[in-house]
Amino acid sequence: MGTRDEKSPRDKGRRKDVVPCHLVNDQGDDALDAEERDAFAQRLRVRDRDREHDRSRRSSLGPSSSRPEGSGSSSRTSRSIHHDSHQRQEVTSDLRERSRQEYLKKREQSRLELLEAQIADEEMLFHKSALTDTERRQLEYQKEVLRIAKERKDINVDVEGYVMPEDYLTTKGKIDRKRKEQALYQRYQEPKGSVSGSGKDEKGIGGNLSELEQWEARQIARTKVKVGPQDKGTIPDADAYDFIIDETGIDFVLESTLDPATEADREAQSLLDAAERKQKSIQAVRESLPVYDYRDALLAAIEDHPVLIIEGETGSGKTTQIPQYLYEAGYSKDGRKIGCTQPRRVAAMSVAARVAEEMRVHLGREVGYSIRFEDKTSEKTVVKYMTDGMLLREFLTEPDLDGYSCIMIDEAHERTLSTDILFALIKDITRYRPDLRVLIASATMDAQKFSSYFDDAPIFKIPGRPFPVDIYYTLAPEANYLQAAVTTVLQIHASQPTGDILVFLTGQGEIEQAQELLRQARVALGRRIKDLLVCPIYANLPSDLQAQIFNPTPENARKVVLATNIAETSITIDGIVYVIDPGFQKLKTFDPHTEMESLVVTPCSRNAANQRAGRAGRVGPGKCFRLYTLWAYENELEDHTIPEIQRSNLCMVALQLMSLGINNLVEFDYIDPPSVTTVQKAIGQLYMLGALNAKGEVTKTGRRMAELPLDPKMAKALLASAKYHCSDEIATLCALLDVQSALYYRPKAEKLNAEKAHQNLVQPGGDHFTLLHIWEQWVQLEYSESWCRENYLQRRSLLRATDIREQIVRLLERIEVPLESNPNPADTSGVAKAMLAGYFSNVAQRQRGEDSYKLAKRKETVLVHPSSSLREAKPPWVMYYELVMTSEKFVRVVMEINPEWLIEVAPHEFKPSDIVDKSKQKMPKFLKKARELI
DNA sequence: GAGCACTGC
Repeated sequence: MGTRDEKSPRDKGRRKDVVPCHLVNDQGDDALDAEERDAFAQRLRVRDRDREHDRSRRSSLGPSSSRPEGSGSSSRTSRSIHHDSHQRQEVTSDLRERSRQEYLKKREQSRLELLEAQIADEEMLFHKSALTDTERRQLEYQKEVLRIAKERKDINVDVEGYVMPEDYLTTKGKIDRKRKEQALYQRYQEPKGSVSGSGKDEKGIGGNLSELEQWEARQIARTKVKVGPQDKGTIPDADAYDFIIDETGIDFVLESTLDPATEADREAQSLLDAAERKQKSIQAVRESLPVYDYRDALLAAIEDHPVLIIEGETGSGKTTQIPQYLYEAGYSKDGRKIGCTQPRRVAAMSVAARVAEEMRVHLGREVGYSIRFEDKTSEKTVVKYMTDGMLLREFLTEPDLDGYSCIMIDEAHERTLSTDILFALIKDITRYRPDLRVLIASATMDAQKFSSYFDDAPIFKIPGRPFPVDIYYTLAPEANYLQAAVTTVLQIHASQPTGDILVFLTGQGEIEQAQELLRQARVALGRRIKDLLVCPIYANLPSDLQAQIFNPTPENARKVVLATNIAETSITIDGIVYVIDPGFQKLKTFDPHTEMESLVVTPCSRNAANQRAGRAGRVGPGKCFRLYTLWAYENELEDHTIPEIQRSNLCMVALQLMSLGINNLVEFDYIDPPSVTTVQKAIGQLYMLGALNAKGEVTKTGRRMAELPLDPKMAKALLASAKYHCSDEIATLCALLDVQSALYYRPKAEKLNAEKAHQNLVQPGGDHFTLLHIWEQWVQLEYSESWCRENYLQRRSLLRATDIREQIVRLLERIEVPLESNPNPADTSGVAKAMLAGYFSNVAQRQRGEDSYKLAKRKETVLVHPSSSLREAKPPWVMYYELVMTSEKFVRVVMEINPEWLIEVAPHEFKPSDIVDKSKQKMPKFLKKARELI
């Protein structure tokens, strides 16, 4: 498993002096700890094996459950944990339990509908005659399960007879305030299916998907559609494609009504025909892709070279076709998989769906995908798409990737943090696994760099088929690019033929400004111009507003999409003919010296500029207007955006790598190495958190922390929560802090209302407790959409937090922490101490007579961010979640603490002399005098 | 009294 033993080939890099001497302190008996750590790893192995058995049993019975939170084993375990802490549970309100029940009820409903849809799907796509005996049996089984479940459920649907009205008294005779409030809040509840009238059946599957799932479904639909229309003009038998659409025409219905006796047969036959035609058209599309002509040459090259760089533009078909070629060539014969990584979840899902369709198999069987919160694979899976982060996680359990015969790293040019780490790990593996085939797929500009990194691996070029894009530059630099962009929009609108416009701006603020400018211009120009439909798109925009960019452009109007760089890679908008590129983007940077993150507007790279221009050539020839000069493009822009690994805090990555037995992180074989300071800071932090011992070895604590998909500070807080019996609250905080930045929604136009609503959510003690309060409301009001809207909270973020929380709660068992709620909710010090156990280095003390704070460990002055509820209260000591540099150095998400807790939770870092209340010390007279003079 | 681009586990 994760921890490699002394024989590991990577141990050659083991260094003794990774931890700076001044950090060395007594962390207990290292040998004993190492023993415990290995014992822990052993237990994980056993549990993983059990789970694997469990999974195989489940998947052989029925459809694999993508989110197993309600499945037998995990809920059983959490129940027993509840039982252990029975005493404490009694004291806490039963509310949490009730919400959980309600949640499970909802979940059950959605599972049922999913099963129903799956059955319908199966019957439609693979009509009975096309099924094998086993598959037929399975289908029957599923149907039976559905029938029984429905029957059972119907018993509860309409309760007849007398029902005791609920009161608000608890078992102890006190008024349950929360329950009462819940009754008051009833109006917030979503209209149920039955309210709308004709019953729950009409809802269909869409009705029960979460907003997040719907969004992902829409995204998938977009990506899938792309393949069709784009190729339509270029392939000879594009007509075959139209034929399917005609298939739903009225002829079919008429004919079948004429002869009702054979209706079923006819239907079966026509479905079969349709499937056949579809298969033929799929084949035609496959053969029309540029990569098809290179199939044999490509396979030969892969055979000959363990590492191959594949250079191909989008639309060449490399992502969908190459794994299929490998499968056809027998790379999965020995039971090993073909893996393909993607930087984004939506891409992994949609590509897998497409490939399953092309290979005519069920998604999740031979072809599957694996992303966070969702593993749609089975033992049968031989072609597996996944996110790059997921493969990185797999390394922890399978460090030699033994289950794979071939790995393709797709979109390598995007250089995500995970991709970069994967490069190094995979390069290492190829040394002792000569049978493993590695493919690095990238856009044109970067292939050479990858080749030299992988010991001059050959480059295989596949031409793309993008439409030509004419590029225009300004003659002189533009002083105000926002104004220039707006002017260009109007210019295009007035002078160019139809086609939508895409403008790249840096953020929400700019987009809102541009929206306003365009509105004003439209008013000023009046009827002289045709209508202009302005659509903003950025990640933090609520989903329903995001969806608007996909609405078709009305006649006599032109759509203008104002986008951040979300439109550069993540979202593809059809119909874009013109791109306006001011040449800027916001980029996150990390300063290892101050451990501060900041988001700065920087000129984008030539790479990014070309990517942006390419967005104009997806449906036909396009035009790109760059709001800078050709000279600037050639001389001022960087070649590439600085890779993420050089702009990130590497604390989490460092723990992951060290858990793999890679101890010398400074000399690790990065394709672009991060700064030595960043690596040292990361290691130093891990040491302070107790994840490493004085020898720089991973401790048992560290090994447990590495299992969590959390920042090490957060992971440590979660481990510490066991001591304070509040893992429940800390798990919630893990989830909410993760989405915290996209939680509050504040559009410019409704600024005051939004702020007022956010103010109403504030709780005493600090922002963390406000977050916990938001979570309670969210669960109590059953994930209400209207409640989110009224409180200007992003439902998408809360849904994501719900997923994260579920995952964390599941992992608690794995890291051997019992799930417990704070036994005394009135006393929040346990929650605070647990958080402090991870965030003790994020502590600041108020400076006497000032509004500002001084960091406890560094002589640095910071301010509490104005969005914090403690901005006014200004307590003497605070703990913060993050430190950001914007117009000032701000600490964000702040909690009031008692400095004495520091000595309790981090005695190795804080001594009593560190926490003396300086504001109560007398100021020497001469200093006082001096101050007055200034 | 500020202003959060985008991913991922």
